[in-house]
Amino acid sequence: MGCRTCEKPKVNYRKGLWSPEEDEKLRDYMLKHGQSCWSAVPVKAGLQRKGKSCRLRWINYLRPGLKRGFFSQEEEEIIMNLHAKLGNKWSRIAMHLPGRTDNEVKNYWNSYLKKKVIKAQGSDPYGSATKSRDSTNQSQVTHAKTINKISSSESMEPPESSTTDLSPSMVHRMEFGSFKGARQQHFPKFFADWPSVDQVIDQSSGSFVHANTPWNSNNSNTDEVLKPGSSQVVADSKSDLLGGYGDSGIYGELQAQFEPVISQTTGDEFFDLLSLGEISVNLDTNHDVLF
DNA sequence: AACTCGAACAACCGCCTAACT
DNA sequence: GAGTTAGGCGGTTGTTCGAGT
Repeated sequence: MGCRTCEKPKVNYRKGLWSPEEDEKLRDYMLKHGQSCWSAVPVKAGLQRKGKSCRLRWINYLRPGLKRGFFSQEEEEIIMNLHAKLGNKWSRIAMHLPGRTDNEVKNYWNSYLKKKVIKAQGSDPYGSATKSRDSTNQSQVTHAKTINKISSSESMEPPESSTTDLSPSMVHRMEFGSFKGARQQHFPKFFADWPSVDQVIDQSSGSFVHANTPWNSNNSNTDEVLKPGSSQVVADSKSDLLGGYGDSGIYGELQAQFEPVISQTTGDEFFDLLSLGEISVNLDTNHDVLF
């Protein structure tokens, strides 16, 4: 994997949270050039970050197709079952959860599921997923409060008072979807540019469908491509644009959807295409998918 | 109002593996 | 085959928040 083409100057690497500007630069670069040599990305994208950091940011937060927010009960069960079988193989577990990253699964496990399992141990270790979701509900109530608080303003614009009160990182969180609770209902504009996984996966039929998106406007039918659950992992191709999402099947399909457009347009055109608001027209705010 | 504490999660670090010279 | 480097993965830490006192 040695990449001799990646001559990189010594840089004072930035650390910590990513600013919106940095995210924009990285996303812009990735959309135009796709995934290639990570160590070259920060230089070419004009970022003072390590390639590794860029990779992580892209994979965990910026790449298309990411699902954020609450884990469904089904997802919880999948995680618990797979963890029982695989242990802390987060990337492998995440493969079975389209739109989830290993980091997200790991965090969810460490912050919540582990305790739940420990608590349940002695009675019904992993079968407890269908048990009471008390703590979950409590957590969700807490989140719901936050959501209500924020949605009371019922605007994508942050309240004026908060705009001035918020720290840069806070503003960043609200804008980029990591603000606790708020992200459940207020899709950051940034991610709203992307099609929803729910547009791709028909939740009622549980089948993979062609998204009715600008790059697929001729294909608004609901052709089944793959089935939900673990069987979704049907493709094994590595995706360039989607940052290795090929592992998760659905993203191989997504890539297949993207590729014709990518090949027909320049990077700028592709970028502009994705910025069209109509992509998110059908976005159901109950769906916790951010694009 | 101020402080403390636990939860949540973003990001970094270190190790391992694979690709390349 | 050995050395180097990038990418991937899992563990851990740091930051920020809301809730409780």
